[in-house]
Amino acid sequence: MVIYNSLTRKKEEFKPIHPGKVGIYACGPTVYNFIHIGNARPFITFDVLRRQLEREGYEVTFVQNFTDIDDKMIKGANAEGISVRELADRFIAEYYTDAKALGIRPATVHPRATEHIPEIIHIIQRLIDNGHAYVGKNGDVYYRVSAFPGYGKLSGQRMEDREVGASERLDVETDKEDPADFVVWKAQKPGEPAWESPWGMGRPGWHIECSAMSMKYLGESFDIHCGGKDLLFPHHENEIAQSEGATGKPYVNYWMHNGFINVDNQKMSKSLGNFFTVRDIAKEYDLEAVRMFMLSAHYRSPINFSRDQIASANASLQRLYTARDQMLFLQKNAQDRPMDDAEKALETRLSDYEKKFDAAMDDDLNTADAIGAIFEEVRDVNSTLNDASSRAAIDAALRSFTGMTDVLGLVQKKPSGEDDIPQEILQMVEDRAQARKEKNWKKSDELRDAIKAAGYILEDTPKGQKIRKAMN
RNA sequence: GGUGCCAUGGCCAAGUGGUAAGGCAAAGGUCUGCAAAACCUUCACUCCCCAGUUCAAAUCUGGGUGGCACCUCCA
Repeated sequence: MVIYNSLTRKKEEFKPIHPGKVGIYACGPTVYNFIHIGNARPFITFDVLRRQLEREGYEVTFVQNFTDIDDKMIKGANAEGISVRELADRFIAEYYTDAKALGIRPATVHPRATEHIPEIIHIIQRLIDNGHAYVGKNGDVYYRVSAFPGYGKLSGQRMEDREVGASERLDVETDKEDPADFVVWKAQKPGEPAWESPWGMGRPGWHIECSAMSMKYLGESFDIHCGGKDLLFPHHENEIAQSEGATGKPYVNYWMHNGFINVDNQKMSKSLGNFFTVRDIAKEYDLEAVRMFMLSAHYRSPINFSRDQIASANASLQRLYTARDQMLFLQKNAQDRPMDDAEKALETRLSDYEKKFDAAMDDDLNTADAIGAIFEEVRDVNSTLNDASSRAAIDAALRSFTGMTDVLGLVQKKPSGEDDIPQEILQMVEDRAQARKEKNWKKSDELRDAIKAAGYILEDTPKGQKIRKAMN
């Protein structure tokens, strides 16, 4: 697998530290609110990365944290008059709800920052001991950027070129040795949650959490670290500084960063107020359409969000569902005989589509190209298979199709069997069949419209009428 | 000021030297009682502009124009 590595700024062949195993750390949400669809992009992207690596036979340890203590958490908890812990618990639960609907599998481990305070303190102590951090007068602990020569290697930011902006001015109150130094431990302020530490009561800085939790579960050096592009600086740069400053070992071999989701070509962000939560979109669309939308472009490109785009993605998804359901339907009535020549030719083509798919996925997760291969296969299968096809051919097509869609986490809903259809709808279908037999077209049309209005789609198939639930 | 990214048909989008995937939308057709689905056909002699390199460029180089992001919490 080839991965574009933000650290080296080029595509590289992926080589795991431990043969056959991959350790991945993905920066997770700060759980002070519902996730918005911009948050959803990395979760979906790197869920696909994990699935593809597993398809290639790797044993993947996937760690995604919850940031459950920081300024936003404290502010949010105060606003609602609940504890930080309660706020965190609530939105962690909401995260899982949204993630499931988006087809995102739970990580191997979902560590919470507040449950790793000892690990965080341990790293800070190591940094202080070896001169990479120092304690300020009021009990804040700062990272000493000047003591880490590699600072800036990820972001390409040289300290002297940085814009002298708000942050420096705001920092005049602190007792940092250098404006570039950043806080790894914040001394407690009145009313804030705090933990005991060798430097007094306080709480961890944001960057140190990820260093501590990633190394705890993946080791001091691990394979892949991912997150949104905006985390490159300062978050990931600081993680490298902290981790390598503490251990003296390379922290991460491959850094992957996804591009943004824009609205009207502008970054979606809470501060601009132009964001959509996943929960909002779920009211209008099946969230699998959101997943389709995200995967229809390369993960590093910016994409523009709009309802039209989601609707378009939903329409393409429907094509895949229809294709799958048709294959399942044919499978039930398939002929038990060996494949004929035309079917053998199809089998060869199936394997070609899969090769194209895998090559695309292998090339830095080119999901857009990979999806193209699936659609090519769908058209081929639709025009080749029919109710006279052999079971072997239908099975092969279905296997090939689901093999690819499973990697993308698409077309994951079970086919709507008759079990899922309410009895009254089934009765209407039956009544309609009867009406048609009696040539009672008026009644037939009325029933057809009623079925449609109830959210179900009637389809003619080679074997008769079929009913299924409409997706949207 | 520093750093980086992008510009492909009505919309989205892949394609990084060999003659423009795929999806959505649209139009015509086959099938069909109507519809739905499916299939067939049509839909970029052209990839922001200009110059250059090359037998060959959407793809490389230089210049220009336009757009975006990071350098501050942010996926």
